[in-house]
Amino acid sequence: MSEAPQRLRYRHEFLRVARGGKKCAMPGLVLQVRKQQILENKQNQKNIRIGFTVSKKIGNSVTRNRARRRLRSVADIVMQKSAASGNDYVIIGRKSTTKREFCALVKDLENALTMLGKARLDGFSKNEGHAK
RNA sequence: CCAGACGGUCGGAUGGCUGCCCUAAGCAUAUGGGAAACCUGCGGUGGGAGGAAAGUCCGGGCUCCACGGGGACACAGUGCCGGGUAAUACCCGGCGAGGGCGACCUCAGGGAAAGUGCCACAGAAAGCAAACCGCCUGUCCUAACUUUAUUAGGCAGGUAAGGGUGAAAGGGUGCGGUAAGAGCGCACCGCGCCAAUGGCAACAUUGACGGCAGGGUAAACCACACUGGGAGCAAGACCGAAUAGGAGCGACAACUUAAAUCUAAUUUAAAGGCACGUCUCCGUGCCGUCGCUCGGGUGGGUUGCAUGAGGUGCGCGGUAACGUGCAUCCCAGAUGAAUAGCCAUCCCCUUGAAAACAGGGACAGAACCCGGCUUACAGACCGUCUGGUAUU
RNA sequence: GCCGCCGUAACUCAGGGGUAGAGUACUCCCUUGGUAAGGGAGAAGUCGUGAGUUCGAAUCUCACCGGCGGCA
Repeated sequence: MSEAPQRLRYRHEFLRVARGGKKCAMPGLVLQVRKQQILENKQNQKNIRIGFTVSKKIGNSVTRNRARRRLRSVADIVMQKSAASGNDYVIIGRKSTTKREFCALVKDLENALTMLGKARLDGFSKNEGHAK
């Protein structure tokens, strides 16, 4: 269990992911992905990093805490097997996060990952095309 | 049984599996991250949100700064009395005023006779009282009238009963009295003042006197009494890249006056400005630009950081708040921030005649720590008391 | 976490105890061949919410609600 994912901690990291990454909205959550910076070490690049964002629009601090905990347990289940290494992920809570069933949240995250995986491949091919 | 008042307790319960945060004994001082400081391993004992954790409205502990010395002023807060407390604007017990049939509740509840201000509109008059409509008197004048009487108007007075305005019009009710009236007199009530008694006191009771003076507003200024230095754990301490800023040295530029030197530059003194709430007396510190050197220090890490005005039980003192003695317990410490997911049984609520099924579980998340206040809150339980109804 | 500031017409703001105002915007009329500008008239307000003080509160006091800013 030593491969517990690192957490994003600072505002600029979140802003970097939100600005330059891909985004996918599902009924229970919103997922953002961006590849990590190349300046980091190789060992660091193996890890995936996850951040959670639950804004004040969702509710008071109790409901915000609850939403973040559910998102974290969902990420614990899903990310280890199906997340691509070397990426930064940001999961954003929505108003339905506290009410939605847990299995549905898991499926939401899996679907978002597959969608963004395809999107990322497409983006890479496009970038290469531009480079050429 | 119904309706209600007050006080207190709880804030869904139990179990299983997979995970999270802190942590004791023990094992390793190796690996990894980092520039460094420092963090990190294995292991798993024990523990893991609240009555309001909230609002940040008060009071403290703790930390740093000012802590030069006064004096005057200012600012802010509190305001019946006594007690409790580390302290309070909190709590307890009394007193007074108001509300309720009652249990009981509410009260920024001192001074308006130190002074100043304000009281719009309406109204005659809104503050050393006054006289609009009225009422009354006249041996005054005019008119009606033969005269008296009477009536109307004017003039000169008296009056504060009645009307009207207003939130408020300078005691209230009744009787006497009078030309009409009036504390003018009397009784009761209110008010003021004096004395006695009771009480630590606020105050209460009684008696005598006064003869109504002193409208309201101090959550208007204010006077009186008391209290208060400022900031806050993003306080502070320690370890530590770069940059900016600081100190020393050198160079340059500017300057109000005086003295020293022929001038410049420099030095000294005074003056000026800024800082310590303001002023004053003294006292202290500082006063532009560029280059070099030095120690310090932000982002980062460690600490502050959880044994405390602590909880629980019993006894004693006290009407109570509370104090005190003994025993016992250790009970969250994160820093993008720890309680989640699934399952089972029970409890409660909703839909419903009932069962089953289904859905749901109030308000709400510690961030240095305590004592209060205020605000939010589904429901459940306990105790004391009041009013009504019924029965005995 | 701590410390401050502000809520008044659709918008920007005055008013700091006595009938709540200004500018822009809106509606109607005049002017013009028509529009703009200009002139005239009008409508639009729980003064953030609730208590209290006062005869009387947008104003004074207290408690809430909402918004904004500062401190590493």
